[in-house]
Amino acid sequence: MRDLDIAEVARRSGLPASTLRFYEEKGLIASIGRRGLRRLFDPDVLDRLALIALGRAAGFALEEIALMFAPDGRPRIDRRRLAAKAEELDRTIRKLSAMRDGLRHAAACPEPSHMECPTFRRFLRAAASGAIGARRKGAPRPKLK
Amino acid sequence: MRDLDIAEVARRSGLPASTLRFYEEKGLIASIGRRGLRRLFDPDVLDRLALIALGRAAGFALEEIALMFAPDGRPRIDRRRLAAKAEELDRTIRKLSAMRDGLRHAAACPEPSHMECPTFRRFLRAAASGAIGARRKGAPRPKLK
DNA sequence: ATGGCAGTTCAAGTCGACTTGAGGTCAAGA
DNA sequence: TCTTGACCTCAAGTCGACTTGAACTGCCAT
Repeated sequence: MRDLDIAEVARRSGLPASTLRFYEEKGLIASIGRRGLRRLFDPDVLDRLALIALGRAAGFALEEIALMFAPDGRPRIDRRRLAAKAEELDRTIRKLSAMRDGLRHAAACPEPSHMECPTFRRFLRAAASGAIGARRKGAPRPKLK
Repeated sequence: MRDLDIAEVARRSGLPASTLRFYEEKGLIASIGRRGLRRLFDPDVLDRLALIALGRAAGFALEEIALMFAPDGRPRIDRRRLAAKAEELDRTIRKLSAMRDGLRHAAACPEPSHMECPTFRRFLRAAASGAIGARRKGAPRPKLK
């Protein structure tokens, strides 16, 4: 039998067992049975976890990712959704690029106080007006550890 | 008297009064006095809020931002910190760009199933190996409403 | 002087993605 | 057979940045 126990899936996916249980509870993955109390997983679950990781990295919420699987378990990926997310990412990238440039300038700026630097003050006004705007949620990482 | 009440600060900054109270509690801003129970703010608070907005947009946590003000209230911005954040943003931008390109490809990909697309599968493996990695926390927005 | 309402305090709730803890089960090795 | 320790369940906790609700206060206009 090529079934994996949770520790094996954890090892191969890099995810803690608690996360795997959590994902199962959320319907993102499924175990194919039990040996005693213990979950057994089909090796396919690793592909699925990779897909989930990809989705997370792209900024999809778990709930959104769940919708990307057909009831039969095969990926059912909506191309428009992907394109929309790509657009969203692109907007985020633009904002972050602007911020990065602003930060770099502020870091290099020779003025004694940032408040005296016209460029910095322009950024300030932009931030105040919401033109830059805070980033949206993205996909927060659990921990680095 | 040119002092502002909380509603006025809210109006001019675009932040809800609850947030202003929260920021005060956190030591990010200070009211200059009270009229009865009601806070009065110096108009300077608006600059400070702009600075806070800028910091948030750049991905600093409130706690980090608090450290960027000297006890006298003047900004005390550490250039190395800014440069480091710029680097961090740059790394984030690279990852997001890779994701965006991956998404765009997946959206345009003619394969019947994404699993049959070699490019998609390369992304999958990259995600699984952690080469892409989820985004770190940034500055989550409260709501759009 | 009185009523309304903007303002106040403090505690608790929210959201997402997990983690942690307590207490229980059970398969396999000594 | 007995012990051990990986695995189990279920509830609760965590983190950050706020928001919300209940109960209260007091300035200003009528």
